[in-house]
Order: sequence, then structure tokens, then C-alpha cells
Amino acid sequence: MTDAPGKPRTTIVTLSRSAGVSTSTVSRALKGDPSISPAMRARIVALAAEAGYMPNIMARTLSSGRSGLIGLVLGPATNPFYAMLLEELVRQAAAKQQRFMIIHAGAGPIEDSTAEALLHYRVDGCLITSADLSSRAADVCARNGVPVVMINRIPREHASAVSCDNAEGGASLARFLRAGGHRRAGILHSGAGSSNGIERERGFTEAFDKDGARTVFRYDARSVYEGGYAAGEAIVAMPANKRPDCLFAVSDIIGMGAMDAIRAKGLRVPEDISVVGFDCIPDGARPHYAITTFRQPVAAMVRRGLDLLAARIGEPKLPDESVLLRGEIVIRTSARQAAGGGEVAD
Amino acid sequence: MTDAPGKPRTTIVTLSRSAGVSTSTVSRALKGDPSISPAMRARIVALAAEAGYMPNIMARTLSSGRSGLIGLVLGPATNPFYAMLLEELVRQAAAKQQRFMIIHAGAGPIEDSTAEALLHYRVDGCLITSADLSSRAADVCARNGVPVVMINRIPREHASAVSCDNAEGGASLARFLRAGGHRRAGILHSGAGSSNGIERERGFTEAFDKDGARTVFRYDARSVYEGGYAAGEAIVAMPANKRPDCLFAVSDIIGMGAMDAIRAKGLRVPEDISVVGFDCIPDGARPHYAITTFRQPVAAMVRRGLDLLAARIGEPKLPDESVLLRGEIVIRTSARQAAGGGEVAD
DNA sequence: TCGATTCATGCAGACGTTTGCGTGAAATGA
DNA sequence: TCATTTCACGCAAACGTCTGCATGAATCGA
Repeated sequence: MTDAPGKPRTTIVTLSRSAGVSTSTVSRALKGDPSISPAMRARIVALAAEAGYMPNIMARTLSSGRSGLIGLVLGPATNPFYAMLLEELVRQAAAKQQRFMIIHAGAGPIEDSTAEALLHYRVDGCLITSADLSSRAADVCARNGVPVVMINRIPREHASAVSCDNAEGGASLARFLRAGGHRRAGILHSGAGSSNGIERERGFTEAFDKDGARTVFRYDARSVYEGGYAAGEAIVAMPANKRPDCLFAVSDIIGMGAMDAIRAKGLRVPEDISVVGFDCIPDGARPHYAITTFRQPVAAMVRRGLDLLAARIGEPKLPDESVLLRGEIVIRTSARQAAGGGEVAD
Repeated sequence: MTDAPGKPRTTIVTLSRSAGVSTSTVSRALKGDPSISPAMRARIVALAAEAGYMPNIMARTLSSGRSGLIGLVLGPATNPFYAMLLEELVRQAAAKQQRFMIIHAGAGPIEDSTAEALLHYRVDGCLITSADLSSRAADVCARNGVPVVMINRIPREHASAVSCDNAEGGASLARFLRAGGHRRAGILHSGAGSSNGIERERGFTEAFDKDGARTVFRYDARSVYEGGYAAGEAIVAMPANKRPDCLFAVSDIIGMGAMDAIRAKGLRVPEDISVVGFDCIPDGARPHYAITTFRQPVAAMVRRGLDLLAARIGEPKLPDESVLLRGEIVIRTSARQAAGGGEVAD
């Protein structure tokens, strides 16, 4: 088994021998069990440190059932929002001694064999950030009692979720646009599969479509830049009196595409058409875009999500919970605003 | 241990009982050991499928030493290049039944406790994609005989590596620029920490600085958009007769920042200044940028990297290997080219 | 027909930890 | 001083899989 007999890994057994105690004592001492005397604990800890002892998680998992691994299903990382999410997740998880096994990244569907890896490795829980509504991984978890929490998605059966208040975000943007004098909205959505997009649009529409203001255009931009670009082209091609005077993109990446297309075709943003997005991805802050958007509280969402998951790993019977975090509008220059300054970020 | 006594997981023991054979036979049958008769194997496989048997990787690892897990150290995912790499890695690894445990993502340094997780989980190998020269994870692996391969980096002690021929890429771009009549280059590099950037610049300079053509400007853009933007501003601020007539950005993201700044300050790209980048990230293809660049063969790099790693997992004594893959120039419109059409992608 | 191979399978120990239960000694109370 | 509680620790089984070795049966050659 060990092909390098010269270097016998230091294990609990090794330690127990050199300390002259039992393996149980070592095990308990190392994890701070109160039934071990302080003196003994100190001695063992010192020994372990000196020997460079590294617990074998596999053995621990086998024995205790806890792997410390969390399965991660990530959305398309090429959307900067998911990249942000990933970095934040990894950062916070590492601080809590939790590790991610990455199950999926990207837009495509998850293969069955991939989802089953969750079970093979006995992940303690599963985190799903994909906005996509269907999810094989969630099914597998549900069937096997693995707690799952979703970040940036509305929940589903057997799952907790944390997301930002998408409807309120949409409404906030709508109010901002109305205050800026806009009356004819165009909505660049992301299809029926995205719970986020749906909520955002709902909130937007409810706040925008009143007093004669209304939505005059909708386009499925599939959450990608190219989709937004195509939408922008379509809008510029419309007769001027039919065109929307403002655009609500359910994600920044779409809005950026639309802005580029609109400008490339000779119209101005925001003079001719205002554009607002959602997510507050770093790219949107570039001077070229300076897109007015709604910031999701990513760090807080991640923190809450990890907490939710940890709680359910400890106590599987906990009922599903769904938390909504408040985001904030960030006003830049891609949309005209009321002379007085318009709505203040609440 | 099992808190849900109602659902006894089906294990090899379960199967062996219902098949009336020993656990050894089941184990061997399931992995296609030739010493098991075809009839027996078929019977067991059928039984396993019916019972929905899922091997417990933790137990397997404990016994055999192989976890099937690969540690992954990812560069800053907010750079689209790493996002591409991530998606490709996950896709290809999944197809080979390999899983990634993600050790790190982002620009910051790796904490010791994080790097040690590699050992805790007994990863079979480690993949490092960060361009950063120093790497705690690599040290840990080296000390413990865990094979590591680096993608998109030049190798170091105890590591294999696969990257694209960065120097040739730089040279290729330089030839293209020279053919387009450029004589005064500006280089937007990424500091001394990036082996890629250094190689790219070296190749570029060797091919560009001759016959009177030369490099007149260098700027550390730190591999981020903002760095490129600042560089662009600096360039525009230079007296016209001192300015470079073309810019080589060691990565697209930098070049894009520079383009935006140059245009924002009233100069034109490519009419006043040509810009070329490196990586061929999706964002660079947008009409707004259409940046001429050098495409790294990401899929091939990932494939080779995974192969290299698999080989070393199987045969740890294998000497380090370092493979260079050829990329290709992709010509768009961010740089003026010779009337005749210039260099053809080779 | 019999010993020598080959074949298919079983036995049992090992991998490193965890944990319920048991136990001797020290501490406590009367 | 003795019975009782508390304390600190050890015992041993269990987690699920792998694998070197042994074993009985079937096949082979002569």
C-alpha cells in the first residue's frame, strides 16, 4: 500500500504510541474533548505539531459520516457575476475550514454521473448558484437527504435559499427610471428558466406600468452579452416613435451588450435611450459603461448561505428557510435622472 | 452513526449478502477484475444497478490510497481567461470521472491551512493555473510527493507544466504589428510575478525591436482592466511625438482597458494607436473592442494538463515534463494591418 | 487415472478515525 | 473510614473498501 516505506505517515496511532496513551485519547485531545485533562491535551497537541500530524479526512469521514466537503454547482463562470460569487464563496468557506468539491460550472446541464459524485464523496451539503431552474443535482440531494441551499435562486422543494430581493430591486430601478421621466420601457429578460429574471421583471413592471407609463418591448437576451447586443440592434431598428425610451436589463451583462449595440448603431446612451442593469458586476463600472444598476449584497448572501447550510448539516431536520437580502441601487450615468437628483439609494 | 435506521445504505456488504458471495468478489466484479467469471460479474453488476449501489469513495480512498480528487488552484476568476479555463477544466475532468476540490480562487495568496487541505483530503494530484509565480500549494505538494501540473505557467521544481508558446505568440503579434508599419511599441505588462507575461514580452521584443523599430514605453498594468485603463490615460497624456504607435498588452483584459481609455480621451483605435492583446477572451471579440489577439489553445492545454497529471498519478516517478502548445493569432480590427493583408495565422 | 496447472472465489487484515461504554483512581460527602 | 460520585482515560467495534494469500474445483497433460 505505502510504496515509500521509508516515510511512515504520522497518524493517530503513531502519536498514541509516542505519547504512551490510547488512540481514543489522542483523537479526543486533538478535537478538544472536555473529558481530556488540560495537561494531557497540551502534551498531545505539542507532539502532533512536532510530528507534523495531518488528520486523514477520509478515515474521519468513514467513521463519523462527515466529510467537510460541500458540493458546488456554479453557474456559467463566464458571467462575471458568478466569478464574483465563486471568489467570495471560496474565500469564506476556506475561513471556516470547509472545502468545495466542484460539481459543475457553466451553462450546460449536469450529467447524471456528475451529480452522483455528490453521493460518492459523501458531501455534507450542496450549494447551488446556478440561476437555471432545473437541476439534476438538487434532485439527487433531495432523494438522499443531503441538505442543499441555493444562492441567487428562489428555493424549490427540499432546499433553502438566499437571494437578494429581486422584485424590490426591479421596482427600485423602475422608480428611478420613472422619476427620470421615462415612460416607455423595454425589458431585456433572460427567458422563463431564470427565477431571478422573472422576479426582477415582475418587480419592475409593477412599479413602472402605471400612470400611462408602460412596457413597450420585451426581448429574450439569454443572460449573455450577445443577447443584449442583438436586443440593442433590434431596438435601434425600430421606428423612433415606437422605441422604448429606457431599457431594463435583468442583468448587467445584457445591458452592456445593449449599450454597445445602441451606440454602434448611432444612438446615444443615455441621451436617446437610458439603460439600467442588475448585479453590479465590476465590468459595468468601467467608464465606458458606467451602468446604473442594482447591487446584490454578494458577501452577505454568501455568508448567509454558508450559515444556512452549516445549520442544516448539523441539524438535518431544520425546516427549509428562504432569506431575502436587501440590495441597493447604484446610480451611474447610463440612465438620465431627474434634475433634482432622483431617488436616493434606500 | 446512521441516524436514519430505516434506510440502510447499500454497500458492498449488502450486495455480497444478497448475491450470496463474499465482499471480495463483489469488489472485484464491480471493477472488472479478470479473475471473476463473466457470469458472476454480470449477476453482481445487475444487482448493484438494481439496488442503486454507490461506492463510498472515502472507504476506497482509505483502503487504496487513491481519492480521485484533484486539488485546484485557480487564478483570479474575475479575469475571463480563468473563467474559460475553469469551465473547460470542469467539463473535461467530469468526463474522466475526476473531481476537483477547489483550493483557491482569486488573486490573493493561499493561506497555509488551505494548502494543507490538500493533504488532509489526500488529493491524488494538484492543478495550478494561477499565473502568480509564488505558490504555497506547490510547496506543500512537493514536500509530500503529490504530483502537480501547472497550466498557463512555466514549470518550477517538482512540477510539470503546459502552456502555450507565449514567446512565439508575442513574436507573432510583433511581426504582425511591424508588417502593419508600426515602429514604436508600448508594452502593457503585468509585473515581474507573471511568467507568462515575461515570456510574451520577451518574444515580442525580440521580434519587434529591430531595424529601428523599438519599444518606447512600458507600463505595469497588473493584469487588470483598470491597469490597462490607467496605462491608456498615461499614453494619451504623452506628447504626440513621444507616443507609441502601437500597444502590446500581455493580456486582453489589459488591452481592453487601454482601448477604452484611449478612446475616452479622444484618440482613435486603431487609427491613432493600434492595440493587440493576448488570450482571446470572449469579451475581446465584442464589436466594441474587436481586439486583435493571440488565442491560447485552452481545450488542448487542459487536455494535455489532465493527461500529464493522470500519468504522474499512475507513475509518480515520471520525470517532470513541460509542454508548449502552439496558439494562433486572431486578427480583428484593433490594429492597423498592411494593405496586403498582413501575416496569416499560422 | 493421477499429479500439476489454472481458475474462480473466499478469508481476513488493513486503511485511520470516531465513539459508546467500561473502568480504575481520585475526589467527595457523611 | 467507607460508599458514592466524578474524572480521565482505555477498549474495541465500526465505518466500507481493497488486496495478498489461501483454497477448493475444474482442467490439463501424460
